[in-house]
Amino acid sequence: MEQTAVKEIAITLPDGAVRRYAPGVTGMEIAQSISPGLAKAVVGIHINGEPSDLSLPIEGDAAIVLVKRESDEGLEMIRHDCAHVLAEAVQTLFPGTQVTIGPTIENGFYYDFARNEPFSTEDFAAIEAEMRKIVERGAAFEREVWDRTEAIKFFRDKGEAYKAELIENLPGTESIKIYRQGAWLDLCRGPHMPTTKHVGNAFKLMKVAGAYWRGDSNKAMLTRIYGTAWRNDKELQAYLTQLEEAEKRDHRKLGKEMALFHLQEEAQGSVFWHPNGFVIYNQLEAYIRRRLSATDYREVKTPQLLDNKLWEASGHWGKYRENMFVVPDVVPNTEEGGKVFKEEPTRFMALKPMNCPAHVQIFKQGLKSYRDLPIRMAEFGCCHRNEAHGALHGLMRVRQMTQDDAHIFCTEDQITSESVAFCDLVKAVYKDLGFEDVRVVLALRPENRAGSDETWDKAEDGLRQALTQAGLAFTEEEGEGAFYGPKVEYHLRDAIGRSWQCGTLQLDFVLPERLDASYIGEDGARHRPVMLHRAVLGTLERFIGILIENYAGKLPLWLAPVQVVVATITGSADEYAEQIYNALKAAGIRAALDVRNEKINYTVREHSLAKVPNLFVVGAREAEEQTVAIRRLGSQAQDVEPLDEALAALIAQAQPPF
RNA sequence: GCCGUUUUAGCUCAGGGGUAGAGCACCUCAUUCGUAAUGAGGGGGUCGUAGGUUCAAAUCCUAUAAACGGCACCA
Repeated sequence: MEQTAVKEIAITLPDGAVRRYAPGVTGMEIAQSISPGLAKAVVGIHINGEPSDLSLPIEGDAAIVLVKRESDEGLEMIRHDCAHVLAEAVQTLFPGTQVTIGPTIENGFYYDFARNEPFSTEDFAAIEAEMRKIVERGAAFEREVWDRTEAIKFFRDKGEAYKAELIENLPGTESIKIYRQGAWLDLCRGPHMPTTKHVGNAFKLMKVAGAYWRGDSNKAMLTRIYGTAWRNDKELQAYLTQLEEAEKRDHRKLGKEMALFHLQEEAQGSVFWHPNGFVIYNQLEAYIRRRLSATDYREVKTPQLLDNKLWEASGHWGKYRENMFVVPDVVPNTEEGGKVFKEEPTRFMALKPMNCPAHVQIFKQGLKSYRDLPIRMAEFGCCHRNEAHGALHGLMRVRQMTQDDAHIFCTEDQITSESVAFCDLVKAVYKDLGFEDVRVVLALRPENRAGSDETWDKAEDGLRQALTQAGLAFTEEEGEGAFYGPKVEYHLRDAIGRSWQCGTLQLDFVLPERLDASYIGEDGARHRPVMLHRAVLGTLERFIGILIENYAGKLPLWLAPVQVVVATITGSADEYAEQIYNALKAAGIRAALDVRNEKINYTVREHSLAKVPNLFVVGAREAEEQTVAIRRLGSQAQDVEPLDEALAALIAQAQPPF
């Protein structure tokens, strides 16, 4: 065997095959050596588990995974690179614009720019055209490592203050990587695809929005451009179609079409429930009431207006005053045209923003023994919060909301069992209501917090254990808990994928202390109870909004505002139809009678569009035979059944799940 | 609250200095019909609000409100 000076390195592929190459071989060269087709398809590489560039020389033995453009990771790279292309296009067309950051997000990417004159969607056509030029040009992404001080100076001199700040804040251990694409360059961690051409054509700019630098409302407002990018045009079109479809499910749109509710200027953020919508509201409330009753909650009702002193004691006045509706406890001036109040009000009441302080007042009536615990106190509490104008959003974010709230007063030893019971309850309820895809977050101790580390350990473990026992997959988020205790959040998604917090479970060691709640323990001494704040739906408003979008308005029968319409084909069947209608009403079914002189096509269309789940159509034949022709929403089929059977079946189907 | 966009009939939208339009809905009449729009006729808007420019403003300018999309916030 001839000894050569050239050493070889061993490259292990995912299937375990080992290939030998000269040191300094690149990922792209490896791909080429395997097959030209692969070299074409590949856009990235993992070297010993680390995502990297195909152009990076590999000097020693390594295990590699080649990333194809068609893979999910490839798609991520397309989006990331597309953000760079966007930034180059913007700086080409709008000199003087500073670049900041441009990450990938679900379905796309965005890039934040600093410019005195903000962009408008009217600029999109020009920017997209420039982007296509850049992609067409196909400049290679070239990676360079720069000296930190030089990099800072470079960007400062260039007038890129934000980039310079980013570099200054990078940890000292991290090298400063620069990626060039032709004449343009950007600070970036990478990795990137081989060239801008790999981005392809399946991208589209979607919207502009303001966004604060570093997400801090005290810092400058930047202009953010959102884009979407896909592997091919078919995927892009599918995504755009899906967005259009999602818009049709928007609860605000359906709420109008189905006459469920409305909102108006004079009561912004507060819902006018119409008869149809209030059926859903009431059904949902009744369902939760049955669930609560079965799990030993007792329902209460507490005042809407409470003296400011109580809010001061609870701590809400200090922390949340700007979001509270405060009512001066003074008789207004009765003179025309004068000031609202003759004298400066000195006493204030506030509309309750939450129910807990009121519940503590009930707890505090009379002496409580450890034998009384846990006390589970529920209220469909109507709360008011003066939410920022920009935060309001249909039913999802309102100023007047009704929570399916409850507080559990218990001992520390009862935390885990109560939490487990609650998690089970949430799981059962969400399943009944059609939600399988729930995002569960365990929010852990924040920097500023009350209570000892020991207490927090216990509380966090209690919640963790509860979630595990309930069989819920969850993620933990450091520092996201409330100052008074950790919390579990249940998030549901709306039609276009926005996530909203619905259910919650929060441990609280502070409020019982502040409001001086106590019980007598086994030892005869006073002890502080722990409070568990919990809501299953969160607020009825938001939950109904999510429900509407989840079902696209086609609510399950037990929640449908109108469960069945009895419609006639000719006037000769009117009497029979009325008889059916009366029977349905008597059985507690929400029925409507339609004996208008209209063609049956018209009638079917109208009620189908109104998303009525069942149509009982009757004509002379049905009247004669004592049958009904059933047409169910979403089906063209006509199911002729004897009246008795149809009635019994509908009554059975209309039963709530609990 | 911040950035951008929007606001015309009950709803969805067109019209961009010369005095307001469509479709659907509504009302009236005719039609009594077998499973997603029967026909004809009619009524309806001081163009978000308040100022300004102009011979003339829905249209141009300024302010303001709300809604929408994000950001920040969400006890």
